[in-house]
Amino acid sequence: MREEDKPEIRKLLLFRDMSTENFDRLMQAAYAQTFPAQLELIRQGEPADFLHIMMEGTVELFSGWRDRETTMAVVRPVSTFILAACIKDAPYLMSARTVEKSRIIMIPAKDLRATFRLDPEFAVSTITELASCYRSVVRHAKSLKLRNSRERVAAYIYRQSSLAGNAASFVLPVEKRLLASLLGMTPENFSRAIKSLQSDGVAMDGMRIIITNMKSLEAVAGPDTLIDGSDPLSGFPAATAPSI
Amino acid sequence: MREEDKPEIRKLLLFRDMSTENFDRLMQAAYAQTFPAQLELIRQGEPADFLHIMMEGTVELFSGWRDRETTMAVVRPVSTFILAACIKDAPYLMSARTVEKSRIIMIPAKDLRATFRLDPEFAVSTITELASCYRSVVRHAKSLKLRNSRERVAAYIYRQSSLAGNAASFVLPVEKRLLASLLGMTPENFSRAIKSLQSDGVAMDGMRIIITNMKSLEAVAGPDTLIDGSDPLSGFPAATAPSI
DNA sequence: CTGTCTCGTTGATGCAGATCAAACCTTCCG
DNA sequence: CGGAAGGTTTGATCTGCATCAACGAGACAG
Repeated sequence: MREEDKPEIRKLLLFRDMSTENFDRLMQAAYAQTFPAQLELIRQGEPADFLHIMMEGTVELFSGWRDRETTMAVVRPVSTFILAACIKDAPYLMSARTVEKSRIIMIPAKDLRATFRLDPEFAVSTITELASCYRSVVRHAKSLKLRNSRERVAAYIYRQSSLAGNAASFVLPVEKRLLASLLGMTPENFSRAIKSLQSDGVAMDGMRIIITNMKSLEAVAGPDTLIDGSDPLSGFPAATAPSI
Repeated sequence: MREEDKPEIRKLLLFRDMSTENFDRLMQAAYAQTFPAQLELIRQGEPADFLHIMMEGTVELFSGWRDRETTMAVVRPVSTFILAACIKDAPYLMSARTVEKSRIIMIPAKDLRATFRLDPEFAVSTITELASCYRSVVRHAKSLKLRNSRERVAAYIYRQSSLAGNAASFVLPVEKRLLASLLGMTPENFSRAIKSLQSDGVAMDGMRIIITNMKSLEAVAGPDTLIDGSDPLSGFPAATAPSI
């Protein structure tokens, strides 16, 4: 891995508080790799051998059952993914594939487990990180169970705008079909949902969303910090959080 | 709290490995309380002040948005709940109410946080517990997104049977409307789903489920350890896990 | 420039599941 | 006992969303 990656990783909440000695040893065991787009990095069910750190690019976490597939999360730099499986030394519950060319650093799970037994600060950071991940999935599940698809789309748009500093306009960070899957609907339905939101202050031009009436959108979205909020996941302030 | 509770709690994975000294101190700060049925113990959005430990009874974790409500989990003895909110010192994402009269032990969140900073073994246990909780919610979300309601009901029945040692018959542990909400459907739809499973080896008599054709049920349920499995959540072997 | 490919949109149709309403059944309590 | 209250089931109806099919628009290679 590159030497200039280390300070970036060190900034992550997960690695910020551990001793320099332990951090360096962990980094020594790690290695970086660059993957092309559409490559399956992880297959659900396989043993979890590595903690992954996104340095550049985009990765989709998804799950399959029978012939169906759904997006569980989209990961952007700089953040880690599939921490829990590594900790439990259990099979991955989700698969991962690159959405675009991505550079990823991989840390052997056993080094990780050894380190939080050695370094109490790292243990505390791991606890905090896991609690955040847990709460993030709970929010996802709440959104799915409590809102219909139109409301989920509205809430998504409202949230993205908030994250961009209440911007009246922003560009969707990933393909619409991927967003649709993340939000638990078909691409067709996503398309129709946005169209139906025209009457509630949302316009679209290609990948760009334009909010023409924030109050109206807010009324549909019904934003709720207990669903749409985010605990700081990776040590970034909320305004720059890498969430999709 | 009762003296005889302590060994029960000590058996939990979360508390098993910590030092006796720290365990005793934590227990000293704790207190037990008995609540009647249908009492709201926790309201979502409020600050998380206590880790709760179920000793007797049943508690429903649920969430609301606007005028809607959904069950997120059902907790049975002996296990802890809302660990993550306590750790993050953040607002509860879920509410909790007793389903029946319940005895619950409450540990101040700040003592908890202080303890895993002091006791590395407790920190490691907390990490493992949180990772399990995380994976449990991921499974819940996967089931919701990947299966239709008939399949979720079938998978639920198949799983309960497995947990009871592949029993051909078992009694539903909670009200049907609660189960329906947990499985993400209306009570009416739950009722119809079971009825439609008659042709696939499921019969019902009041609260008792009778599996008349395990192979057939299995074919519908499509059980998958990456959705229906459970990492040991509370240190009980899978066969006696307190899951609902 | 022109075919090909993938993504996105639109329309038509079908179905799963919600909603509404009523009957039934149990539990509980005066 | 009797009657109220809540849970469950059933039927009728409605609708949100999926599915299927077709078409348009960029992106890209030849």
